[in-house]
Amino acid sequence: MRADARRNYERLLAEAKKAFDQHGIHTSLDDIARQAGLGNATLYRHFPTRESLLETMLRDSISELGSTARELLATEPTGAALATWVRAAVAHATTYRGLVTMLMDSLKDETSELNNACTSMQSSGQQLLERAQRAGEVRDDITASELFALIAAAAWTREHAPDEAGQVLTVLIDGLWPPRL
Amino acid sequence: MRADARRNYERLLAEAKKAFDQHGIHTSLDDIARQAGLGNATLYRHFPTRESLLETMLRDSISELGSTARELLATEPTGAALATWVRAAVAHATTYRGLVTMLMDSLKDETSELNNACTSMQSSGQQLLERAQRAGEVRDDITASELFALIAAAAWTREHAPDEAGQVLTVLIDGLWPPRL
DNA sequence: CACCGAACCGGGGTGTGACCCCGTATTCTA
DNA sequence: TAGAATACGGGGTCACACCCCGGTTCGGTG
Repeated sequence: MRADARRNYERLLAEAKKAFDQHGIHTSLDDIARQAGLGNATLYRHFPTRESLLETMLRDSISELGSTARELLATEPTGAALATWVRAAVAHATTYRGLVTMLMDSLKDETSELNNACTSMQSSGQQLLERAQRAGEVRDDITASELFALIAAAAWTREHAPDEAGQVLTVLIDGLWPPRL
Repeated sequence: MRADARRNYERLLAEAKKAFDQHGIHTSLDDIARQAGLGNATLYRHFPTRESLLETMLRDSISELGSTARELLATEPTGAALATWVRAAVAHATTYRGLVTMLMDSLKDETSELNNACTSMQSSGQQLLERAQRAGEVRDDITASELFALIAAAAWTREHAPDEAGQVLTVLIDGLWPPRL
């Protein structure tokens, strides 16, 4: 990669982060390029789609979520481990306004650059979920993809109803316990 | 209202319904007008915003949801009444793709034409919720607006992860029961 | 160190959608 | 049936996503 290309790439990522933080993931891409002092074509050359830009920005924290899952699996008791990881996952999915929706949609879209990010997140949780189910602490009629949907629902609530989101997450986690007869 | 105006108004509503059914609430407004054989200005004159168009289209079914709540309150046992109404509310909020999000956002936006629709939906559920809480069938650390957020979360899931939505709603409803010690 | 090809860049171009403006057409009333 | 009130149409602006291509910069080579 040529030195100028690398420099511009970094600048774009930095500006994109600012813009997404402030305006959510639907911010104008042309604006990001403008703020970086570059033409929009440069942005589109490095990141052909909005998804590919996001994928790059999220790659680190996604894999971190994977490591967290592995650590929790090794060190924490079953129930607490799952709950902790779910909260971390919700926090991750609310990194930028609008992100959850895009993540959820890319899960069904093989062609999306974010598809891998989603499936890897989903399988990170799977280990924790299955262990908790074997221990009888979590109802066993739940699959990994349903757990992911629950996390997404909580994240979406945090975006659109922040005041109610805490309680929603609580209800949702309590619902994970095996149902009473 | 002049006869031609009334006729066009009806046509617009009919086309809007088709378009929203097919493409969700973010369909092109100009297209709706075109399909109705009218200029876009006519549409904007009758419905200055997308929200006002939706408000008109939803008014009937919203008030129907209110009557349903009153009926259930009179005829059904506490727990079942709440559960039934929640399912009806979720169904209503998924009438068109994208609707839940707009409803949720208008709840915090006094100026939105949909604001009334939301608050009225919320208070329809409140009676049922409080009765179930008095009967000890539902945890009492839940407010009406939190119930509304739960319904919205379920509706959003139905839009973005239809396969998982059923189970998510189940988990969510089970979480409404008073938590175990 | 000057050259050259490959890699990279910028800004203007197209298409689409929201929303407005104003000259023209239609409807109601008397 | 005429004139006033009301309503209509379609072209115009603006903002954004995304593409295209002539020009520029880099960095390896003789």
